[in-house]
Amino acid sequence: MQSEILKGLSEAQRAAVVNFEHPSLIIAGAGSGKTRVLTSRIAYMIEQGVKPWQILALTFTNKAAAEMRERIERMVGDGSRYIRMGTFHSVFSRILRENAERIGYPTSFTIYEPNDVKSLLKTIIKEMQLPDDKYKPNVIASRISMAKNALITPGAYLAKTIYATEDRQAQIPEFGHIYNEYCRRCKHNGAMDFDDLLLQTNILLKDCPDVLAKYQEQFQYILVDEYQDTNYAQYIIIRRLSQLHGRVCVVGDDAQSIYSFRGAKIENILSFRNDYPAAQVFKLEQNYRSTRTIVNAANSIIKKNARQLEKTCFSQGDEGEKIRILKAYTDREEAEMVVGDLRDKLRETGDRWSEAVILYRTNNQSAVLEDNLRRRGIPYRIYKGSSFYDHKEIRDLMGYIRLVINPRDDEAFKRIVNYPARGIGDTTVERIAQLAAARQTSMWEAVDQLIEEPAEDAVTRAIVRKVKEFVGLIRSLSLARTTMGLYDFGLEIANKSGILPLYRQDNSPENASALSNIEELLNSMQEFKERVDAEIRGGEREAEEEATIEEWLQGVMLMTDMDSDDPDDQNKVTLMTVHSAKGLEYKYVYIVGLEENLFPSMRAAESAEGIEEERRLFYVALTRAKCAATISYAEMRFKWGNMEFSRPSCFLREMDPAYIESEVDFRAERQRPAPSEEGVQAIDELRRRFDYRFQQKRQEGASAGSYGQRTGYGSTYPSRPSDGESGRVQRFTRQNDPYRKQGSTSYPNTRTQFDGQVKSAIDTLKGEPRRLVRTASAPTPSATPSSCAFHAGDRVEHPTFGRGEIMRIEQANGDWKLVVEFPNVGQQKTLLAKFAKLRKL
DNA sequence: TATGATATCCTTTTT
DNA sequence: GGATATCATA
Repeated sequence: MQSEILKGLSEAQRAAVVNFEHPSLIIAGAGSGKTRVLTSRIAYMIEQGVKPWQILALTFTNKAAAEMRERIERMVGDGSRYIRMGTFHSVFSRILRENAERIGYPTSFTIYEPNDVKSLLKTIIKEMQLPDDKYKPNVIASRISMAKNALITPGAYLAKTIYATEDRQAQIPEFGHIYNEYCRRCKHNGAMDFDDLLLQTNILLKDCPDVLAKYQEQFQYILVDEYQDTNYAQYIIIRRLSQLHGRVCVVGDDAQSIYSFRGAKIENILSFRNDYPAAQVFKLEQNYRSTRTIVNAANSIIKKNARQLEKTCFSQGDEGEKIRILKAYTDREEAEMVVGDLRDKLRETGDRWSEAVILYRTNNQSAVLEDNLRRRGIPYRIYKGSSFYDHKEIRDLMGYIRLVINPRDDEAFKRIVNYPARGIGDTTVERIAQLAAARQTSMWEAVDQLIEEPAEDAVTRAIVRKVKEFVGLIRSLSLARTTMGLYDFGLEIANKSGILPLYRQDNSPENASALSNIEELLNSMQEFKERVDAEIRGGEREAEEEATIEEWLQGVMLMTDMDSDDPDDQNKVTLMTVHSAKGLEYKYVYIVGLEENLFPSMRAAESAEGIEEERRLFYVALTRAKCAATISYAEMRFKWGNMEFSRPSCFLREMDPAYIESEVDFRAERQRPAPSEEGVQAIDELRRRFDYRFQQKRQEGASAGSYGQRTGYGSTYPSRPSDGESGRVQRFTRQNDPYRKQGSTSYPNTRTQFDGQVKSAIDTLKGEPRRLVRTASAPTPSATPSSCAFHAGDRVEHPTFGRGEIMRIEQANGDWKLVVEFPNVGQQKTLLAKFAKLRKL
């Protein structure tokens, strides 16, 4: 009799499900039913007699893990609970906790979130007296992360000269020592960062053969979802665990590998067959999601990539409509067009708002779209992968909990010792830190010693009293932990710490949201306790393994906002980055900002691999669409407060024209020269005039209530003309409007006029740029790009850096970059001619 | 020690 | 432009 599980599966899917005794590579094209195959495979294994606890299933998100568990439970029932299934980080943090002492960590180790990492790095950089303009915590943190993901320990790092060379070139020669000190401190504080959860797991499995053997024995079957996104550390963990039996099943799509910037190695999936020569390969090539047009168009793009696994994705669905390409003059107009089109589309089809998504490359593109949606009264939601601890109140509360669990957690200590304010100022904290450093102890222990010491003067006595109060507070919370239930304990902390009272003081909207976050945090404690109690009743847990705050904290640290689906978000248009869209599907997909230097991004354009990854990203975006995809680009857009020209993305040209319907010729524009200084200035000028005019109108119209609500453009166009004389940026006011003084009458005062001017400006630029410059050039004579007032070798004086010599001059972005050496400062500075107040000597 | 002014950063970000 | 961090100041 055939298993129920196999019913309704295609030939290819079924093969991938039933052959579970060998290493398997399941190449799952977009929309090919990947999750279904993976869950069916696990369910089938259980049905065939594999014990659930012998199965290890790893995912990248909690959400994916939860969804899989749910689906498996529907197929095989309760047994699914015993499957070890979760994210890499959560599964291995649990294993680490069970074995922490073997690698020199306390069982109660806490997890440093990115803020703690940054803060600790800042401290170290300061202590080592390194210049913080070169040693940026973010840069250092990401380099450390890369090293850990590549399993390069500080020792190994310092031993290799190649890294030292790299660091010298990057002007961070001390990086290796920072890395070393960082790791030492983390360990000393009994803390691991996210990357440690993988690195330390590797160390554990390498250094403790008995532990490795135990888990090798336990996990007879290992399944990995989204294998194309695994990094080296994850790859090695999988190799180690599967070394004996080799029963590894990886599922993924190399065409959707988009996380290399976080250390993911597409090579892992590309060379799986070399790593596991006995591997069977299953290809899921039929797309059940999208129209033929979408799938074929996506194929036509991805085939430009050199490195990929061979496969032919196809759809047997409708042909569907062609992909449309919209062109706008500005980012604002792009939003207008896209949202307008989206609204028309849904009106026409009668579909709900939630069937549509707008995808962009970078988060800051969402602002204009939001603006437009809001104005039209269209419900939308922005899907942003923020962490729980992105909320300050959560971070603070967690600080208390962390310190109680692990008093060595210095980052937690620093965060809460004076929050809410209790008169323990920076100098006191600094002193505690120094005491701790001198005695090689944690700050918590140092504080103990501080209050033992006799206080000489009144000021010290007052401080000691305050510190004593704090110590008493933490001690009493520590005691409460042993006597109270999980939820009560959480509430006790929220109250006694003063955080809850703080937010209860008044009911501003921000406070209300903070309170609801705190409430959510406390609720999650209760939920956790109930779940564990149920497990004890069900016999999955021993009675003495009650829910502990450690266990709860561990889970919550690895949680993101995205994991909880908000029911309020029904029937809304979704806005998100392409990255966040992976794995999701929508009937109507809008992809905006298909421009060079945006999508593909500027950084990516520097390397062939970079472009390939962007191409995969575009592939991901396109294949989210079930029915129709619309792509847009703008000729210019705001970037960092400046208007910048852009050219249509090369990806538009790469798409097979057979699947495109477009009224604009995005191909011909390849010929247009790169935006010139003149062009940028001219547009800036127009923009400014328009903006000024608009402000005036709004001021007048505010009382009359007659200001263009319907189109409502221009409210946030920047008005930031730079004054060539002083080099200072000034706010634009009636008084200093140069055009007012000149008696100019050509303010555009409607959107149409404005766009008309912009259009003619662009057309003029294409033909003869010079004329426009003369008519509309800004009054900044110093910014003439063809010549620079300074020359290499000139001696100059700077108001803060003193005297120096110009070493180099480079043309840059409408100005001149001067590399100047200042002997007084002892280093080179790169200055912009327009802004630096340099005086020729 | 709280607050307003100024410097600084700015792709993507599953944990 | 804009959010956030750091700084100066009373």
